[in-house]
Amino acid sequence: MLSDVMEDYLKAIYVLQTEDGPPVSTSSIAERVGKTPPTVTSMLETLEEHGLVEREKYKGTELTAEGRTVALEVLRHHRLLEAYLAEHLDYSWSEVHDEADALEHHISEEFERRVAAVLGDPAVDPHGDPIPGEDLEPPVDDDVRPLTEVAVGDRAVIARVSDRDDEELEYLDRAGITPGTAIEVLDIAPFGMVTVEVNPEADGGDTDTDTDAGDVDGTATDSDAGREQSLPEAIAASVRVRPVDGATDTVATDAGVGGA
Amino acid sequence: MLSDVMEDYLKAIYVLQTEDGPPVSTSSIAERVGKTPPTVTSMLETLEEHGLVEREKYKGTELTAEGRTVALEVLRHHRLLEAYLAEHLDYSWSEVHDEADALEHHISEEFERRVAAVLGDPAVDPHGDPIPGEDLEPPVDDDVRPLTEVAVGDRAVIARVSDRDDEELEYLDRAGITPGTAIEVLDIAPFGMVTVEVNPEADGGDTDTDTDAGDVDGTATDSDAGREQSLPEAIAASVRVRPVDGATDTVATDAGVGGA
DNA sequence: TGAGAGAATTAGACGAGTCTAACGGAAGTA
DNA sequence: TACTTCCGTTAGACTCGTCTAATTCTCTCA
Repeated sequence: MLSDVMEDYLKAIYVLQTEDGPPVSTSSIAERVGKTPPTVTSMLETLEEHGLVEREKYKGTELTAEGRTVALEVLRHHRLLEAYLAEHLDYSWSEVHDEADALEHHISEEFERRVAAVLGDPAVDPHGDPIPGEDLEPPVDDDVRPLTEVAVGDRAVIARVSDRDDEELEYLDRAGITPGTAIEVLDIAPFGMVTVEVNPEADGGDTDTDTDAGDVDGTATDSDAGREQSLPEAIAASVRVRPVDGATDTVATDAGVGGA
Repeated sequence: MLSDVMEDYLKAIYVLQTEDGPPVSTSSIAERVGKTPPTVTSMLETLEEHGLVEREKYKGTELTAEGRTVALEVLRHHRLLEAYLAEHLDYSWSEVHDEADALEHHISEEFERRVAAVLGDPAVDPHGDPIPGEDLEPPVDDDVRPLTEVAVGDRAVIARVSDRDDEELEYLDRAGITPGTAIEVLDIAPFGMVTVEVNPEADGGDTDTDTDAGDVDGTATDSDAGREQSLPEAIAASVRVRPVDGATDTVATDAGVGGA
């Protein structure tokens, strides 16, 4: 009923608005969906006519309640598919994104239900992104921040990684940086290079949180204990972590809810 | 690269040309894809420009080798998906068609390979339709004929049922007429009503053939032995059977390879 | 052989989604 | 306040896939 294209725009707006707060700019949408700004303007008019977004000309756009519901439905499809592909078709978590993008608009509600059922209604996908529930309420997600905003010496658990850049994902995978992994920040150098210890001796807190990703492909295990990894700023900024109890509360900017 | 729409036309032409032989008429394609004849004409021009069909104006259309390969690829996707949905997501064989139709254009080659692998490279889908191999050579399928063309008293095994009409499929499902089931034709009445015995005492031949569907949902089992079922002509004509050794060779018209 | 029926094609329009080029508004800076 | 720059919107065109209405072709049958 709504076209795939419309759904893609709504999904993009939802993610942008979760990351940076509403309203979102035409150009940021354009960049995310890979279209030109005039194209986006014209699509936003269409979406507005359908009651899915509200716009203030030259200012920005935000989703209506209805638009958000549609976006969450698509996101639920996407993330359930990612989880399913990783769990049942032997995909690694760095491979699932494109396949899920292609399928998310075309699965039925029945398919969604059955996939959710065989997965046991998972709370997060393999990248650590929260999967919206069947009620399509926006998932809340406190206390998650970019790795770049953790203080040196603090411990944290990887909450999620971006799902949009294959190379970056491969890099993180090799480094053992996967959702659910415990880390300690050893150093933050000039220009933002972050050095972490992967799986420091387990005394700093609980490695498994309530929204654990389930160690989908088994790449990083306790045998990685104590490895040191240095991450360029660009990559560290896209890694979200959940501080372990007792960690210093640092910079309190927007905590962000990246990924798609 | 080719659009979904083009793939749908090619698939339709393939099936029609398998059923009735080339060339296929514009109006039969129109009926199958649910579009008007002028729309079909214009799409056929496009497909011809792409080297996927050959046409003789006012006469008919047939696939080129390249067009056939594309059609077989789509058909392989469709039927693998049907098999997968039935086997791993608990769909009944009467439910899988629409879901497979929606997904067949959007799965990657990687997905195709993985699905085929976990299924163990099945030869047929849950409706009994042959699944083209990875080589995309046209599956050959001798000795299969409509149920209406079996002589009274002969035994046969259900080879396949149409996958396109939900009501009809439910009817057959309830009647225990599923791919792999043995039957004996008891009577063919005026107006084509066919009466069969489902699972006659097993001495007439092998119930499992080389291309067995694998009894996907377990609906019809040997406990149905001896049930009599009468099928209206319209339904019986869409059920394809493979005669059991020793059966009379009857009408030798086109044997057909229905389904999608 | 010619008329009529039925099928296919041509003609022309339209909506969706996209683009480039040109214009206009918003916001900071001199 | 006026300039400048960046961003967003408007204008206008294009492609794709579709439709309806009108035309043309093919084939059969008298």
